[in-house]
Amino acid sequence: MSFTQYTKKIALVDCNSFYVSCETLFNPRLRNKPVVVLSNNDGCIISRSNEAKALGIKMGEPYFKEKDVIVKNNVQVFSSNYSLYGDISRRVMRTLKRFNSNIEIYSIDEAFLDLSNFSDDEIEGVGHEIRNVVLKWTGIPTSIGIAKTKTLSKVANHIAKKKQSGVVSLIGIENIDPILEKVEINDVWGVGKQLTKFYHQNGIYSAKQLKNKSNTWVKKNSNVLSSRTAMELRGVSCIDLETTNSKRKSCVVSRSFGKRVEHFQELKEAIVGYALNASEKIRSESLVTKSITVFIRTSPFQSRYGFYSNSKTIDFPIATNNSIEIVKAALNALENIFKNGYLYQKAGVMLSHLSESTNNKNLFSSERDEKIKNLMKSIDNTNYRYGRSTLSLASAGVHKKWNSKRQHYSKIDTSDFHCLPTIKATL
DNA sequence: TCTGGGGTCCTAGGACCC
DNA sequence: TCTGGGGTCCTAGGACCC
Repeated sequence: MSFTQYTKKIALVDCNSFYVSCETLFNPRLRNKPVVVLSNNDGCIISRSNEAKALGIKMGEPYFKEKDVIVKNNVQVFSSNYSLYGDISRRVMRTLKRFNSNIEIYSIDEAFLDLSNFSDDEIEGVGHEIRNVVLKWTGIPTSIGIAKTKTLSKVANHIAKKKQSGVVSLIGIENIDPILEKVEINDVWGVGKQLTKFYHQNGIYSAKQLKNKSNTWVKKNSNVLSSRTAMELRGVSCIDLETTNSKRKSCVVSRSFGKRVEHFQELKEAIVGYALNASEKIRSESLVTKSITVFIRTSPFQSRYGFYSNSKTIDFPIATNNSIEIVKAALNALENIFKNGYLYQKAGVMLSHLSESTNNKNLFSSERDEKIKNLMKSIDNTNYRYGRSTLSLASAGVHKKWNSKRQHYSKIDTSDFHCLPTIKATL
């Protein structure tokens, strides 16, 4: 005789090889072939199909280092196409919300779901159901791990990735030590390079060993984050689901250049572009910023040309999201740190101390403020309708010789009307 | 030749105050 | 000229995540 059990259950749904899966969706010929997607500027490999993984192509490896293997094995290569991936991601998340609205969208291809409302007996079946529906409605394959805490659901997901079924539940298992024993410490969520080193020095190599280490030891020799991880491995939930979409605290726009930039004028164009971009982003989320940081640097990999990296932060007297004001400050900062004679590889703009913009007028508000607000609104509307940077500032430049490399772009954009596929019929 | 971009959180240490 | 202890707040940098 047993009671129906309703323990706490958290599912981690993770899209398999997400960027590759998105490209494959619109190009079925890629199925079962080795495929990789590159990071911005065609720099590194950031998504691989199973066939590409089997060839030994590593995650995060620079593209040029794997080029031989890629050419030899006829691996299909794509530059990243974030507006496509973003759109597919929204479809996946919308589908997941049907199962439970208590969902934390953790990244572009991952979400935590609270499934405590399902009984222990039916939970694995629910996992399969979710997986099937997502696949059917969006075409994206997923892996699902279910457990009592976020950290354990990550572990379950890690195991699910290697299984044909794609679903692993740790709910109802009395002793999970034999499972945790096979999980290497560096595969535990929250344990990175430095912590791995530290744990190894202390004889901890598996998730099981960390789980069974005393809390006082972990807290004393590491920090609260590590002790939280250990607790979570024990099944004690310490990291809550963040289901409310809280406002972000900072906004960064930065890019590596397609080719090295030497002159102030070109750097200036880039910085103006990034500042405009960032301003538009925070406006779209009704945020204002208190300070801007501009940074520039040369390549850390080519020291023979001399390494230089610097940044400058400027505070605004009153929090703002006015493009013109932000660009002005950005250029001020850039002039402050620019040095002649270096080959710059990357630059960026960061807006921080973001807060919600209120419509309250203050002592310093004026009619001019209202006009600027309206100007920003019409710029945003125009750019939304006719494509980004239809309206820009002259200082953002037109030629942009420094723009990112994007040689393998698939040119598919499900969120852009102009990219609708055309079918040519011959009669 | 060619090495991504965008976040969050914690902590140590400095500045400042009484 | 000697010179304490404790508190808060802020920031830069590190570590982690995808």
